Amino acid sequence: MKEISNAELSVLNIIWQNAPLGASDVVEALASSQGMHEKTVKTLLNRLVKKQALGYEKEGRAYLYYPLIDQSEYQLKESQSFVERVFAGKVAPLVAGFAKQKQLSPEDIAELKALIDDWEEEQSS
Amino acid sequence: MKEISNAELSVLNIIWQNAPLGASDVVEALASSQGMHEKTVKTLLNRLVKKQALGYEKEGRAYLYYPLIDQSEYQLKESQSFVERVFAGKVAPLVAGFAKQKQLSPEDIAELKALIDDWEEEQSS
DNA sequence: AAATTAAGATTACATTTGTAATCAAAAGCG
DNA sequence: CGCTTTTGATTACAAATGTAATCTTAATTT
Repeated sequence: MKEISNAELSVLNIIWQNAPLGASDVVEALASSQGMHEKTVKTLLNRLVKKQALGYEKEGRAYLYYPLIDQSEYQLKESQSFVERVFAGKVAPLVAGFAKQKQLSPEDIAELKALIDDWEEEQSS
Repeated sequence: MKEISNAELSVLNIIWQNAPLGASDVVEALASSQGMHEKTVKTLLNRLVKKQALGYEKEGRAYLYYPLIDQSEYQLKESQSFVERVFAGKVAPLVAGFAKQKQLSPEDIAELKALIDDWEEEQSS
């Protein structure tokens, strides 16, 4: 699959949240949240279709777009390549950075603890 | 500061590990590890200097390059923007992905536990 | 000293990306 | 039924990126 650019990801994120969506909905969302021009959003939708990241079905004259790739899979693959590139493959230092900046919320901590518990149980079993 | 591209980051990573380095050392490292052509590496070094990510001092006819930006700072900023773009700002789901794929090492877990302990202590104090 | 080599500087070039504008066709309005 | 608006398709275009090749100058080799 072709790479998905940052601008394209903005579009994809909207659609992952509320698929299926008409172009106008995506336009509206990105216009308000990021001041993105309608034409720009249309271009990005087109590119995502070409990259087979989005599919659509006609709803009258307009299209309804839906994702063709799974968000979790995408997130995982991107995370791996990011951690590989930036942290030489080590996850903990990434989290440590957030911790140092005090950007971990109680929810984050709770989730991390749960993860660790699961992991340890997995190990002992 | 201008953005640093992926290819450029490969160069920067080498230099962060062993600064200062001559171009030939970087070339050698990247040629073997990524099959990157000498000319390509030279171009990247140049671009990094132009972007003020690298500085250098002459050592005879050649240059010795050293980083002008701090790796930790870079990592933190990139992490934040990555997590923002891909995970809507939440760190835990990223770690969860690694956990599910069983890509957390005992060291990762140990570090994460230490982070959490620190965080909790910070909170109670 | 002439020829070869090595280092950095400059130039090249296709592709991707961000950001739109223009075009064509269909749908709705007056 | 023409005119306007809307929607997707096509075209545009500069900047960034990956990947080198060429040029210039200084050093090294023979």
